[in-house]
Amino acid sequence: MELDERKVTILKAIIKNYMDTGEPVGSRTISKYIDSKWSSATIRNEMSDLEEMGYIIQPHTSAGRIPSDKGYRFYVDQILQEKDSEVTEIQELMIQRVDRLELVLKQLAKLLAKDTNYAALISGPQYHRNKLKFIQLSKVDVHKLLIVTVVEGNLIKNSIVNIQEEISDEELLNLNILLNSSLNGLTIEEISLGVISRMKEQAGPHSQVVDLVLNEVADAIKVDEEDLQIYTSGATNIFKYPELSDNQKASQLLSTLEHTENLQELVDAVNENENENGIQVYIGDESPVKGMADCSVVTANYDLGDGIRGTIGIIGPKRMDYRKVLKTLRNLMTQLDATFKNDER
Amino acid sequence: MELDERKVTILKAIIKNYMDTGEPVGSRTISKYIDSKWSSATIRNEMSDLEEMGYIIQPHTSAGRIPSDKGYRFYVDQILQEKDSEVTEIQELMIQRVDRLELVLKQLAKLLAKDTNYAALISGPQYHRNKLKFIQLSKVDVHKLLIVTVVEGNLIKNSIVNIQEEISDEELLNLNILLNSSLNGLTIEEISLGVISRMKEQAGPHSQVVDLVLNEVADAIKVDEEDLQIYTSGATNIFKYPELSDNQKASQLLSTLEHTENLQELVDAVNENENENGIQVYIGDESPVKGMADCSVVTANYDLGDGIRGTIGIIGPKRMDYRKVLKTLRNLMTQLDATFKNDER
DNA sequence: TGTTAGCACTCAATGATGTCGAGTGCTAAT
DNA sequence: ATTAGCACTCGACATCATTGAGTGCTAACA
Repeated sequence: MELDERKVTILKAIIKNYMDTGEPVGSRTISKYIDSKWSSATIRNEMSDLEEMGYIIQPHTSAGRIPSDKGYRFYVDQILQEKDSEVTEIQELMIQRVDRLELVLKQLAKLLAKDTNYAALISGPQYHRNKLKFIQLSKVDVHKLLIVTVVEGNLIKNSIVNIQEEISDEELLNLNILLNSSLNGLTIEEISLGVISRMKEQAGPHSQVVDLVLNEVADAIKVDEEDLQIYTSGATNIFKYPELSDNQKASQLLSTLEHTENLQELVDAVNENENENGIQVYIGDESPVKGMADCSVVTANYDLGDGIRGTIGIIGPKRMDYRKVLKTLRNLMTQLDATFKNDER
Repeated sequence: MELDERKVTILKAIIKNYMDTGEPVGSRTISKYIDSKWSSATIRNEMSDLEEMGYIIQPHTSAGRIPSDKGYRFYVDQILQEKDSEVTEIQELMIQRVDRLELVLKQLAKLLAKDTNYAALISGPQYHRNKLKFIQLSKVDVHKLLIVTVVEGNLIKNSIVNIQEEISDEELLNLNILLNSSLNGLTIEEISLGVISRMKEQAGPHSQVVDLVLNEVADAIKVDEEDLQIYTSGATNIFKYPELSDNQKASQLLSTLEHTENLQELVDAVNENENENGIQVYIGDESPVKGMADCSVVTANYDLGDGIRGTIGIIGPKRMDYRKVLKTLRNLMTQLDATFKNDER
């Protein structure tokens, strides 16, 4: 069977109607909806065909039809092809003083959730190519040393360690020079035992401090790799959609959202099969995360240069307003790009 | 009327029973529960009295009784008086390498939620007495300066700023000395215009940098005051308690938990009327946050010295296992104390 | 041949009705 | 003062009929 123009019209009408109401839609409704070009009987016939073709589903005999995953997929693919010429302004997205990426991301998630009325998710940046850029030791106290490390992408880490022996200012200066000249520009993998033992030799009496520093360096960089930050917001929005908010499903979905390890999978999956413009739509079972089979997930990848990349996601009911979500996300991406490219952060 | 011994026994029995089952408890149940010292009829009479006195409530005629807020209050006050001699070990609470307070707090919240099966909340530290301890400027790039500030309590902040003019290593060293000698030991309030203009004079050509630094210092310290970090965990645990998990209530409670500004109120309130051992129990309407009228909230204040203080909270149904929660919290406090006092962080 | 009107059929949702049982309050007996 | 007994209440639950939205099929029509 062929998906002729009339079938497409009807399919679209069904999907749009269902998006509004969340209720199965019947033939008469559609007949009225499309200015009665065709009677309900005709629609019925077409709907029967559409069901056979797998685009719509009947929850039970004598109920209207609702779109199937395949139906949504068709609809979304159509939207994805549209060029969005008009750029809606999301003025609120003006990002204030960007000093701490974390804060911005959290606010962004909040904003997205509020804007779309769905749940939003945003992963903190993953840093690839982790080259060490700068190290600084400072004496904060007689027995306390402050270690500051800057990694490519201007990611800063610091920690305070206790030391036994005292170090003079001069010695500290030398150590700083030694550390920077030996380590700068290297990734963790490149900091080999050879490099280390050479440094220790040169550090002389303070080789113990070198050990401490290396620990902290390795630790600082590692931490951010293994437990990626993921922020969610607007999780409770799901209560706005009856088909998601029965106790069973709500509980499952919310707990999926609460445990970041699940979202981690999502972010990973998104990163793997990236498509051209970085935006991806998962409908129902297509989602890489199990607990979201009843939802749709729209994801986008942001890239702020310097190897700072992350993922943004919107999670809502299958009947989510794809057009709006896609537009919002596209918009956000451009804004992010603009802001961060200018700022040079 | 007097709360005689028998009434107390019966009241306790009702509360305990209700805690287990979550269902209204009737006179016969109680009669069996207390080894049939009294018949159900007697119990009925006493229950009638207890209801009149306001300790228990009948949801509807011909249902059993459930404890009222006043009833819970009585029960909790009794527990609060108990000395807890035996110290249960919560081995899992061993805190691993404590490098980032944030992470520890998050994990702590998770642990609490898992342990108690209620929702847990933990506020990041509020820093009182914000004395500046140490400043360090470093050149990361030709036009990029890294500013690291350490505040009393070893709270570290950093940021990277762009500068126009170039600064030589020597000038930077002098600036560092100037900044530290002028600012160390001062609070924000003490950094007056006088101090500032004097510094600028001495900084000579680089007075502009001084401005930048001051901005960052002020900003860094301010940020943590106005938007306090609050972590929650186990919010979905509330679905385990039918009396909280109907759609209406669950939605409200979850959204209250999601919006930190609400929790902020809680933390503030807790800080205001602190009682002797720092642990407090809010039952139902007693809670300072509106959205929690159907729950009980148990809070504790932690104090890690150096002016680092915060709040921990457990949120659960009114019939929560108060004894367990109180024990867990008390335990946690001692552990925190021990860990941080030793580590000197 | 494609479209439409009409009709019988299905089935979830709704509401009325009846039964059951847990629980109470009261009274009279102990 | 305590208890046994009894009538009464009321939510929970099951049953049943009703309703109405929706379908599929067939026959008539353009």
